[in-house]
Amino acid sequence: MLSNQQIATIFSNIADMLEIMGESKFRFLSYRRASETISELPRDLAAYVEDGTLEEIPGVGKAIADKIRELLHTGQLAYYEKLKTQVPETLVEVMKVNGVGPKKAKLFWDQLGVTTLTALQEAAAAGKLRDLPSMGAKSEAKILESIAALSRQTGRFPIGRVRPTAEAVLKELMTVEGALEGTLAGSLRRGKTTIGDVDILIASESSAPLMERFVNVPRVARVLGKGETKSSIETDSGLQIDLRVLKPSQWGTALQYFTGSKEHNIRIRELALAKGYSLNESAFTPVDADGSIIPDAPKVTCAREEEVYEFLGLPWIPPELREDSGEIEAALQGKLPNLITRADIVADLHMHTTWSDGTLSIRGMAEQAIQRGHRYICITDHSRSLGVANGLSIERLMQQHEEIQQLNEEFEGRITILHGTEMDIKADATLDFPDDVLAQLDFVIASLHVSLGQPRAQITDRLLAAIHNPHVDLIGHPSARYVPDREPVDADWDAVFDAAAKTGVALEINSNPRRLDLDAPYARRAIELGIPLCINTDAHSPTMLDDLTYGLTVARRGWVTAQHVLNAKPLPEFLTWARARGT
DNA sequence: GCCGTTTTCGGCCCGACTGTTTTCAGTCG
Repeated sequence: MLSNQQIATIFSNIADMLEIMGESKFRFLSYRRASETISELPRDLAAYVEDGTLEEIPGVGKAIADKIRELLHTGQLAYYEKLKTQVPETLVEVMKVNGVGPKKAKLFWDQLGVTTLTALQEAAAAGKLRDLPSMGAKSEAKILESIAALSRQTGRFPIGRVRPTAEAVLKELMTVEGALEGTLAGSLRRGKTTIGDVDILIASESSAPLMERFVNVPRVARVLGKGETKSSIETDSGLQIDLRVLKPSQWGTALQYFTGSKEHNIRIRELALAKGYSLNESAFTPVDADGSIIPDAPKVTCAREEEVYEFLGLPWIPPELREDSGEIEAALQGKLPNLITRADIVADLHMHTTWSDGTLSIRGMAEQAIQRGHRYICITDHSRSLGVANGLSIERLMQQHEEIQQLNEEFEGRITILHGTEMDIKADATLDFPDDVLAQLDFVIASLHVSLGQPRAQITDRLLAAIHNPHVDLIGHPSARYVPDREPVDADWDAVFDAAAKTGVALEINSNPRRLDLDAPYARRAIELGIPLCINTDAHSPTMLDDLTYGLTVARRGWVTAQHVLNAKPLPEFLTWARARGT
């Protein structure tokens, strides 16, 4: 059975191949849109086929739905196979080279027979590209450099690696004389899990000093472009950063525009057109019925982003929601969710100490949690079978219980320490502690750590076994993925979520930037099914307690509000919930 | 190829930068 990701890749390839063939742009854009939507879906495509809701997925009409069904049933697509006889599929890779689009790819193929990245590299190295029409020595050198850059990096970067770098660059630029206002925009502002490149916006009346400083910040490996309003650099780790400098009077429209997403902005501009305005990054411009600019009609500029939405009759939409996944409709109906914030979080229910593989004592973690404003925490060290992490035997677990009781007396209510465990769901689907031990704990997390490559049926059985145990309160990092280097486990998520909804077991949004698990589309599906969530840090050291911000970002992208989240509840309310379980 | 409080046909967002031109096409976001 093909995965959503595999099918998304096929549609993306089809889009690229149609574009190379010079097909109508609306046709190939449809495939690209479908590809993007499919790769973000929280359920397997097969589940939509079963429900008969395939064509309710935005961007999936009859033709693409038919192709999805064919792919799921036969594992192949006749249309795609036929296309491959007309355009070499490997040209899709060639198009990934910076500066090479569909036209150039076709040019190299037609004129030189180049169909692969390697062939392109050889042709460029041999100086064969420079004599082609509209090419020159400069373009040839740029292509060679881009191919080298491609092999250095692996595509998108995890947000946890990008955000600190981006914030440092922004901070440095804001020290330049004349920098009035500055922010990170693009996918970073929207909080995506992985970031393709960084967009920095700065409002200033004079751009030259900013551009000059920008191309000389530390760790610049290459300057990709330098203009009056936009410059681009690549850092030594292969991350691209774009800086745009704009007039303060246009700050609102520009911030809205460069925050994206592209899909959200297309909808916003359609709304503007319906009101008789063309919208770009600098203003609303009055246009007539066929879209031509009306001469001498006054433009509307927005210094604040809220004004852009206000002008269209919308409330301000939080950046995390701007993916054209229902937020425009919700805004029009006044039904935007009141997204969870840091201020709503009063507890952290997943952390480790020196009892297992953490770096700090229980007392130390509690003090750190107090500094961060938490009212209660739960100590959840690993269980006995996880030897590599110094997992606790039943005896040590009981000793830990005593230490926690003593500490609670000592802290005199400044914080409440609950006793829990992060218990392994073992490879044979049994749990690492017996029920009578679990019954003595305040809070039980069950997690997958081993045998993650098992087939779908086994992984699903393990998750279901944990969910159906009455003492288990939370499934920790449910998919066990690492961003970007370990795929999620293969499970029947429909079955897992249904079971969680029926039993009332909570699911975790793990804030560790390597995990971010559940991811946002799954979190959104969880709350739609009424499944409680927990946003935890899984901290193994005090600084990791600050990763909460990443988990909150995921939650906000998943439309999560405070009422969906267990660790946003006051302690008595949380205890009522926890004690109602396990019976 | 998708989609519909104008539409089942005829629409489908916008501009900067680059390198090659000698006024613009291609690429990118």
